[in-house]
Amino acid sequence: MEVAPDLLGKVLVHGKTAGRIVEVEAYLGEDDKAAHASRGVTERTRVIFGPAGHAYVYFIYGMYECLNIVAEPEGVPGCVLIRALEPLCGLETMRRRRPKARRIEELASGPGRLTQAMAITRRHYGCDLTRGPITVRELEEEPAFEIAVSSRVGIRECADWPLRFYIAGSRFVSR
DNA sequence: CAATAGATCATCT
DNA sequence: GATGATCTATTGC
Repeated sequence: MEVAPDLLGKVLVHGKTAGRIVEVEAYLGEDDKAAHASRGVTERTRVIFGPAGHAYVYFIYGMYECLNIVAEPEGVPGCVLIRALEPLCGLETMRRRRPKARRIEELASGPGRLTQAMAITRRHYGCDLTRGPITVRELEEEPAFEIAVSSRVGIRECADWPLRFYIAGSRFVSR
């Protein structure tokens, strides 16, 4: 969970589209009842127990998928949910994928939205994010920003744990 | 503007 | 068979 804030400001790249990570949420497992991994290893959650740096993509509510990054070494459950992205490259492509988004801030400001904008699907389940096709890059010049912490959103159990990190003042953070 | 319902299916009980 | 780490459209003040 220590690495969750480090992901802020990094860039997620997939093909011609890229976006800066502005909002994340940490999920631990074990004691974290809200995490998918808390009920032990299953066919769906087995990547979370694997080595860090891999993608955990899951399908939810029949129409949306969410992108996670495994954050703990093999054997230890832990992942980081990417909640919001600031679109950088391939804006036209992203706009085409999400016709409903009128403003740029709406292209990827939400877990389900960013996967649509970046065309991420369950096909990328278990992908190595250091080798592609999806990669996470570090910026040379990271603009200065403040990291804010708050409670998590969209869950019932342990919803008040302070595990949600985002860039303070960013217009691209979800509501 | 705030609240709520509906869409829709993989995964787990 | 129930439920969910969501988003959008619609209804109600």
